[in-house]
Amino acid sequence: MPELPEVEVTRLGIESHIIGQTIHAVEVRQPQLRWPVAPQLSQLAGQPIQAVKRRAKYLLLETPLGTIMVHLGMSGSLRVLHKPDLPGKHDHVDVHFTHGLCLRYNDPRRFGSWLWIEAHQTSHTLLDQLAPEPLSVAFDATYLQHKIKGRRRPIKVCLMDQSIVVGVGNIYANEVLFKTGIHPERIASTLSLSACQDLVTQIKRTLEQAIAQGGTTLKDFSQSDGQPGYFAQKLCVYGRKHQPCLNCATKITEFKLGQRATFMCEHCQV
DNA sequence: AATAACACCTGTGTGC
DNA sequence: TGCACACAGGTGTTAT
Repeated sequence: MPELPEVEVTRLGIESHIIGQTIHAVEVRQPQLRWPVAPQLSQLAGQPIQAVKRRAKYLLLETPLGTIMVHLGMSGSLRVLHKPDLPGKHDHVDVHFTHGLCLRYNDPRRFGSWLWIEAHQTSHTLLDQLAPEPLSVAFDATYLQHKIKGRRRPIKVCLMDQSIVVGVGNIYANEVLFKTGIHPERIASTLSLSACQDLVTQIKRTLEQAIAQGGTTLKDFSQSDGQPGYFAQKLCVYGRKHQPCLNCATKITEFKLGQRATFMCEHCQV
């Protein structure tokens, strides 16, 4: 579910509530997520949240003892509760704070994760392999072209490869390729520097707009206050099979590319 | 080394 | 109404 905008919207939503708050207890009802929930989380009583950061699609909750590393997987979401009600079926983790606040993690498909980085550890193997942030200056046309040099895979697959650029998932890959007029199956290495520049520009623009709109809510994503994101109304191709292209009215087509639903305009994307 | 397929899990929608 | 099946925002692992 959550791509970079949804994770960033979540970060923005929880940051002001939990920063400086002291953990009372971490309650784990379902430890079996993508990986077992880190056992260290049960020993965090008394630890204050010093910072709430994001790296790629990971949320990083920093404490003096170490960092909680949360990934939302396909269906995860975090909510801030001022008075926690009874947990629902897929409410797997609660972080209780000393003043009564609760950070609640819900994840029906359980593809998400709650991992732990010791304070003295520099990083984590899952973070080490990650490409630059798409919204950073390091992610530019020269970088992208260099990174896809010699790659024979379709450009859409490359855009979703977290070792090339992080944070772009299936929805935004489809959108960006439409906006740049590039066919999703275009072999990556055949793209010119100019095309790479277009991609970089549109990736940054699209992700920023989506963050500003509160992310994309298709079914179960919600912001940390329970409100949906509104970027779904701005989607040009994703989920619009058989509907008219916003540029030329040609019907949007859908097909599978690397196991993922791919939407495009056959007329506008070459 | 690069690429493709598979795995994890639950809920929902579709077609018979 | 019930059932079988396909599919869903991600990504590490395994196979080719």
